Amino acid sequence: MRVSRLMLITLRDVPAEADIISHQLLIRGGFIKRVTGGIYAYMPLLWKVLKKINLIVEKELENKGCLQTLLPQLQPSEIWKKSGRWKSYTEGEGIMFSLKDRQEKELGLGPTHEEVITQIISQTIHSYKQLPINIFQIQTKFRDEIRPRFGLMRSREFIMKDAYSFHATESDLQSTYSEMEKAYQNIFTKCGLDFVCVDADSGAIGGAASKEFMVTADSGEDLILISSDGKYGANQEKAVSLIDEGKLLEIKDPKIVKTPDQKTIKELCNNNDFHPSQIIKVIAYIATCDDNKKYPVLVSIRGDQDINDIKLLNEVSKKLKLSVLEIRAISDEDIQKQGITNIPFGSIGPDLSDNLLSKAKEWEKKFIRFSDISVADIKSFICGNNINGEHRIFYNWNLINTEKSICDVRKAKAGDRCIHDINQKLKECRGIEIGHIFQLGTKYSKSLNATFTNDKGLEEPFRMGCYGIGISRLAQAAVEQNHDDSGIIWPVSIAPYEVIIIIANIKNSEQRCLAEEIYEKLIKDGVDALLDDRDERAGIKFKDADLIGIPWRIVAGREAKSGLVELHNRKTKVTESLDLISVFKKLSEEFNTEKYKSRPMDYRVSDNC
RNA sequence: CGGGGCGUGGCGCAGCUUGGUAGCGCGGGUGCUUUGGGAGCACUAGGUCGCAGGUUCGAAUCCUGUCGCCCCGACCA
Repeated sequence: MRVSRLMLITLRDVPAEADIISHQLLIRGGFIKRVTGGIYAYMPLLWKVLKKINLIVEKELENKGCLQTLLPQLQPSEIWKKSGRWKSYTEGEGIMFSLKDRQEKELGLGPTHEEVITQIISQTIHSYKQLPINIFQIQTKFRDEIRPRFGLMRSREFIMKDAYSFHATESDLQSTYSEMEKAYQNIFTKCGLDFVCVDADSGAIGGAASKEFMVTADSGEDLILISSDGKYGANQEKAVSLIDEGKLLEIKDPKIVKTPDQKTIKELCNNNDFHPSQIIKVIAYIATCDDNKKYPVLVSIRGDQDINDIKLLNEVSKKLKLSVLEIRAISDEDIQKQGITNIPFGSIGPDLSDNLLSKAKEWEKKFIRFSDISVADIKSFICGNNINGEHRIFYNWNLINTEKSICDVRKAKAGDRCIHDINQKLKECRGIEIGHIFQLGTKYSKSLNATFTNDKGLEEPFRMGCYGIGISRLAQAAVEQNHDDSGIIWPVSIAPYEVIIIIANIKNSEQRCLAEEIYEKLIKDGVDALLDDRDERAGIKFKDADLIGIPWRIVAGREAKSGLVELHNRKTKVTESLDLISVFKKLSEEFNTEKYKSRPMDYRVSDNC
């Protein structure tokens, strides 16, 4: 391609709409153009990048026996009603765009395709002999994000690769799940990204196991915890860790201490020479479930630790066998609304009486009680006495008459010891989620009544997995991770072009001829080359080449008359003056290294074999 | 939805406090000079000042409403 025909419009000023560097660079380089809030046009340069990512993805998935398809974006409401997601996805803070056609039929614009694919598979696959099936598409997805931001990172229309697998057995699902994990490792490695694979909460989509692939970047929206040896990684929502013993409280005769106006752990410690780890902190939550009821929840945890709301939500959901829509700490305002006034905030103990809830207007009248593992085995502790301004000291669980229900609801944090090796500590970093794999189990097949006949002749629901990659987000994440003051530095495998040849002065025929010769040869050799043939000053061409991040630059300039050109590496900034033979030799060596193997071009070659 | 900010040529911004009919830089066009890191000079085109009301002799500027965008939070297969 010639730059004179590339529609290359670069901006010198940082656009006001963009906040993070990758978003700014994509706009300045002319890769994306905003059409309206959270909706972007992928301009020709970015489309080339996206196609290269797609090729890498398609090839790796094909290697795993995955079939490619293209499913409709407009979907009937019925299947979403069957799976039970229509209401929560379209009402309130739901993310699905929905509409009615002229027949008043309700339709949704697909944010994901579990329903559609499950219906199709259930209509076409009937026997265990036809399983497993692993099928994927690369499609535009729609989500009415509450707050779109950061360009392609969180947009309302975006490109995603989503795959769905169907199995006769749990173990077959698990084997595909781990094959997909490997495929994802290959894909992201080939895209030239620095990433980690971490344990994740499966969230609203449901299911058992789930892992996220995160591109590490300070601007990432997720907090992840990783062990120093790299063997353990998890989203903070899911992370587990070991905590230290804390400062043990001696065992003495239990007694009650007056603690007037001491409501926080800090105030208690400052006034009484306690250590936070000696105190059992009890927090009251209110959980709203999909049966439209509100359940009060009481959680006990060691005073120096924090509660992980996601873990808590999952525990409540498990215990009630209901889906929890929202969970949050009870506020003064809440209890006033309920007409309850006597909850002794600051002095609550694990055995706070259910009687306090008897007057509640909307809430259930009984606390659901949990105790975090951190308090399970404390032999002597301090806790609230359920009366304002009073705490109990030197107490133990035998003296507290209540249900314990031990579970892990503690928020793991940087500095905690790791569960796989107590000598390793967790450190935290931020990540951009570019891939997520799930073992769904039978959640969708059951609700959509998708069954097959097993080898005993009995009908049973499919075991399902689903696997996503945010293609357009990945492209931006690559920029977030690969740039310098001058612009983008694309990894070779996904760069819009691999080499740019600059004619320093278009009016100089020696330079022009030399550049044309190189360009033709590279194109013939299958290199994705760009020729900057514009009648512009050399400086402009250099700036543009740096900004749009082409990995290699060849300049036909001053030394053209002696047959020499300049070869420059965008990333290392190394520049060499070489004759044509040496340039081709050097480039082919470079492209034959590992980097070359990940070039999409290479896939086309191997396809023909 | 809560909090904050902003809407003025294609892009980045000033002007608004104190009303008098719009300006700067970049970008575009033409010409001359320049020619390896976003050139110089001259000329030139391009704006119902987001939109709708209101106040006023007169509104980009003041008032009311409305729409849109950006940031923080809640939320997030």
